[in-house]
Amino acid sequence: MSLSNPTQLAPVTTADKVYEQLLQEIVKGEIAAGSKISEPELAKKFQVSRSTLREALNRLEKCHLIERKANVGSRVVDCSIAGLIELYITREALEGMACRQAANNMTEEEIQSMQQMLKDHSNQQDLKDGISYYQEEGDVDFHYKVIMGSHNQQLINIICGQLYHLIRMYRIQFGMKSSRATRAFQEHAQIVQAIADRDGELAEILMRRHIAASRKNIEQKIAAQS
Amino acid sequence: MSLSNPTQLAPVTTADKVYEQLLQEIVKGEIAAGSKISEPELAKKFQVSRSTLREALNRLEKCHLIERKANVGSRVVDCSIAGLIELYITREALEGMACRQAANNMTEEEIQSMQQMLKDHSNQQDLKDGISYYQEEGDVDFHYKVIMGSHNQQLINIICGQLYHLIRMYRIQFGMKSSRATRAFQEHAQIVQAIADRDGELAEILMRRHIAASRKNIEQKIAAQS
DNA sequence: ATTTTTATTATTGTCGACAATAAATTGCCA
DNA sequence: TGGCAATTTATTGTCGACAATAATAAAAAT
Repeated sequence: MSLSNPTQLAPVTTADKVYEQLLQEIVKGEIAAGSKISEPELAKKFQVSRSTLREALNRLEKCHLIERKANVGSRVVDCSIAGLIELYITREALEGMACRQAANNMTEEEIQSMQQMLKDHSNQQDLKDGISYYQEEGDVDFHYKVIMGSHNQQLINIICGQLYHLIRMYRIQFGMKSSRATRAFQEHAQIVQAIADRDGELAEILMRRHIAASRKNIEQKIAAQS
Repeated sequence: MSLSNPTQLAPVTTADKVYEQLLQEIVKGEIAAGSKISEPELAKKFQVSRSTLREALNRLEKCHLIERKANVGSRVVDCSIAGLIELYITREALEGMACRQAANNMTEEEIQSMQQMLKDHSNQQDLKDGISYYQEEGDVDFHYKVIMGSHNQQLINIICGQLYHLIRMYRIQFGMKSSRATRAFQEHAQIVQAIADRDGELAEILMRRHIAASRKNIEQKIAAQS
């Protein structure tokens, strides 16, 4: 069960495989952000017809990783600071609401599972490599569980289906490793508590603050670089 | 400049035209919600190849109007009450944030234009047919201006590019004509005021209440029907 | 009669080729 | 020599046909 595949569908068709491969390469920057895409070239590279490549490109366009202009071609989206801020603002709105819904709709079992996960992370946090683990997968897992906990298919589709690919792309290409792991962990704990208390209003506020803090952290780090 | 085309791109390719045609037919229910889509049949109907039809289907999938399963086919999404509620909750989150951003980012010219529009609507509201006009286009125009006023491309894409097609579909197929036009108009006026005051926090709260009220109105109306 | 298996049909996925549009190059003229 | 126009080149959009998969119908067996 992965973020890129909330419905848990294994890639079955060849266009699926090409799509997943391209997804990784774009997210990791192996295909440069902002670069033009040559259909014949990529088709040859993957040993597939242009039709199936275009099928894959359509799915990439669906999650806003490439942009197409009629009779001109496709480009990989470019990573701008303004775009990153916009993304986090959108995320704040959507995940905030997802968190509120999670407080209303999660089952007791789901809540317990989330509490258990947090406990596991808390143990790993002492370890040096554990911290890096927490920053990467752990953070993603937590947010993922909250989103799924909303039981709102609309929110789930938008966040997991398109937003998170872009977020991963920015994370990797801007080399963002939050540097506030301990603080973030505490915030996660507060959020879980609010959800367990079925306090949707508070849960939303805390999640929004959590994401806004992350955004501000990035903003000032970037401001310092320039 | 239409909601379905926030980038103001005229349909140029034939797949574009097929897409727009299919979009209308699905939204209006001429192609029944939940029904299976036959690619050969539709291709013959539009006098195009299956390839270009599939291209059009891909765009419909992009705005979540149809769902595809590999090696099985496409279905039009079905309109459930639960789905409608989920949609309004998502809208509350996104348009709420858009409204906050609009208060921060709209130019003075944009704000004046919006105030002028509201004034025009207020005059038309006295007329009998004006009321119906306001309920339809007027409401859409107002929300549209707010969304564009956010100057957040991410929000704009999600709301205008996918959410609003679904909303229109539900509006038409469930026969929703809000029956609270006067009240809604007052709420619009309050929101514009908050934006003009550059009070993002208030603007978001008011927009969220506005949409939540609309949702609750629908919920109780549906509850009364059953 | 019911269920399982097999064969048939229909639908979707993939391919290579052609047509239409945009970009690049070349040639022409002021 | 610089800028504009025509031609060439390359890329995208569209098409029809074939292959692979799933749904359906028919046949056989229990």
